[in-house]
Amino acid sequence: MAKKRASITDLAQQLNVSASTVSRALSGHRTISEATTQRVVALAKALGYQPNNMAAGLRRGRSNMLGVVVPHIDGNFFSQVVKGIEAAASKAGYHVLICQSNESVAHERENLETLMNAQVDGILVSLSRTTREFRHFEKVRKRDIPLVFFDRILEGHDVSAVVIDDRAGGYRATKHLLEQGYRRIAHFGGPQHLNIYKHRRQGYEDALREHGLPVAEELLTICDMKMEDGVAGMRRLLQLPTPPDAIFSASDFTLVGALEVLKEHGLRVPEDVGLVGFSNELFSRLTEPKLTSIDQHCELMGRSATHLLLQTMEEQGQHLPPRHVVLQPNLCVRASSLRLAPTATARLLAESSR
Amino acid sequence: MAKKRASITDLAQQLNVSASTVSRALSGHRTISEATTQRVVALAKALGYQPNNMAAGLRRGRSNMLGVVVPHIDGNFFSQVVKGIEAAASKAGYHVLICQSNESVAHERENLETLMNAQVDGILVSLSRTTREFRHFEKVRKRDIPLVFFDRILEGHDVSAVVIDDRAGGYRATKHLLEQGYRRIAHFGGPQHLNIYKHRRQGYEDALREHGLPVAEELLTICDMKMEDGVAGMRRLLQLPTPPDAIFSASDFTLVGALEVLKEHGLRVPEDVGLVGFSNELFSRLTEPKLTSIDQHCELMGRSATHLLLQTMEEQGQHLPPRHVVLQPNLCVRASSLRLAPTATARLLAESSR
DNA sequence: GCAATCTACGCAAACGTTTGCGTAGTGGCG
DNA sequence: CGCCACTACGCAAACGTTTGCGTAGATTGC
Repeated sequence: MAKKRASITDLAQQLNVSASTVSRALSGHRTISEATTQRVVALAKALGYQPNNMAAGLRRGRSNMLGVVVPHIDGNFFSQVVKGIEAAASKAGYHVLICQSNESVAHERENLETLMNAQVDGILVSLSRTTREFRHFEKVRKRDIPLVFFDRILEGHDVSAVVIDDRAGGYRATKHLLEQGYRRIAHFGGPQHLNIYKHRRQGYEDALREHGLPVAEELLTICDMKMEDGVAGMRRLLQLPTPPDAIFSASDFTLVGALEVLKEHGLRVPEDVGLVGFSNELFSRLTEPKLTSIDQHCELMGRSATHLLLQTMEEQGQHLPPRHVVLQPNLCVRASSLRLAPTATARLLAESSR
Repeated sequence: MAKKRASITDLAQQLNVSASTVSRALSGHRTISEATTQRVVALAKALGYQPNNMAAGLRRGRSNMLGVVVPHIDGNFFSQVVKGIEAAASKAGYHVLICQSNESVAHERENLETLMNAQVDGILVSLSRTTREFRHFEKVRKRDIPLVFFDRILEGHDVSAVVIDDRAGGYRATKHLLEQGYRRIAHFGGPQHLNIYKHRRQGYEDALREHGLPVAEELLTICDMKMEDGVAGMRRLLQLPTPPDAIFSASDFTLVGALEVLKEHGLRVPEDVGLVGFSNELFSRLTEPKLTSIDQHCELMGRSATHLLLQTMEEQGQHLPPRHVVLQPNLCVRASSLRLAPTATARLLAESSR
């Protein structure tokens, strides 16, 4: 209210030049003489001039803001991704508006409205778990707002996206268990309409088949990937005539529940049952034993998605075909899946610890 | 690029009224007749009109955006707080820009610049761990941008803030341990220039004194509250002539480290050593045994802080004295601190579980 | 019947930038 | 000297809203 912030015209008056000259000087236009540029810059610094983004945005037709819709930001994955997004965006001179859908389509829809209302220049989305259709995104596309998905996407729609190779992740995880001598490997999977869970399961099945092992229906648990789902799932598995000797879970969360049940039943991990999870959550290093998990280098995903979005924004109007970026996940081997000889174990642990 | 979005003047032309009339009709001015208002609203809906926030912001001198600076958004606490902030802000028609300082003053300073550059109308801050001075905030105040701190604040500065009663939290935690019969209670504390850690420690000391127990220097560990600090701290404590029989930690993280060390040494929790943490992190329910912790109802804090900020913004210019809101924390009793009779234990657990 | 009040709307300026176009002044070239 | 190109800058419009003020026309009061 009190202090009027210095505007470009204030600078202009004090320097006896026009506003246009100041504007051009500040943006480093070469048609402005070296001398004037320096005078302008000096005064700008002296007065603590800060350009008014809204005015600039209004004039140029863009806001320099990017919108992000994620299911939630607690947990390791998305908060890291967001960090990557912020880093890349801010380097390109963009601000970031973050919305949480709380795994609800309804919220997701609202978030999109919010972001469009805020005049963002582009939107990054990772779908909520309950999103099965594309309608609310059509509106975004109709407005020609560039859109890039990451991690959780709806397949079969023509949109750019950054994903990790979930199939490879599932494959490596399962293969690792097989190499450790586990043979009856169960799988906890998430909602199969989501690409990530479907692919992780595919990788799991591919690895089994490659080793000539059957894919047993009874060893498959499709759930919501909560900790409690892991409890329930593990209980069921233990009641099977032949319980599994290992689990590859598409999330670390279920694994914590499963681990609890195993302990209740006096089963040892990794000796009796091997465990491999997905996402490399923070707490995966805190359980006893520590959980082997698939790391997705989340920050890189955030950066990649942002770069793809910025690129798409530049190519606006050309309507190029959507692009897909696929990142390779990493297996982080920890105690929960290691029952080979101690020497080999020690070596592996040393390699991948942290 | 392609579709030009409908503007207020487009509506005006199609309805043969002036832009001002449309503007007023949309904002529900009573000087506009019922009939015109309805026609305007109808057409607006038909054309999918969305007001241009930047233009409005430019004219009205505000952006309808709030800025938030937090140390990080991983972990339970801040992500929950942010959720509360978003809820309250969006209800009041504001968008939220989130910045992470990564516990670094330098970043914090940059974040503030970023937010001021983005023309936010108000700023919410929780200080980074390394912030010991106030200089970079003076700039914000000079621009008369309303500022509200939450949780981590610098004391002795005239600013509005929302905090929890950390002293009470520390007091209740320690008292609970005393009630469970523990007598030699150690404390893991964070950097004492931060209000939260200082107060938690005060509560701890108050409880001890109240029970006529000494506050032993050797039982005090001031550290950065990382998991590894808990490991180191616990190791040191176990080498004391008389090791403690319980720990009240100002963070759940250190406790996980401590727990690991205790297990290494074959000590049982809660039988040999009782543990109470702070923040009620997600993983506190995942350890074995589950950790008793102080819950801060984070979302409420986010909402309160936002309300306080919005209120401050309304009272701009009146320069009222800063206000402080103090929230009461909750003790969540779990297995790590319960060594009383099973019946009592069961009752307590049932009450506070989940 | 006329002033006063009220209703419902229009005019135009303003917010701070950006940018296409125009133009003084300068220097070079034939 | 005339012409052209070039440099360095100014003019003014435009972006889409909001809002103080002005004003037709209708209504009321006396």
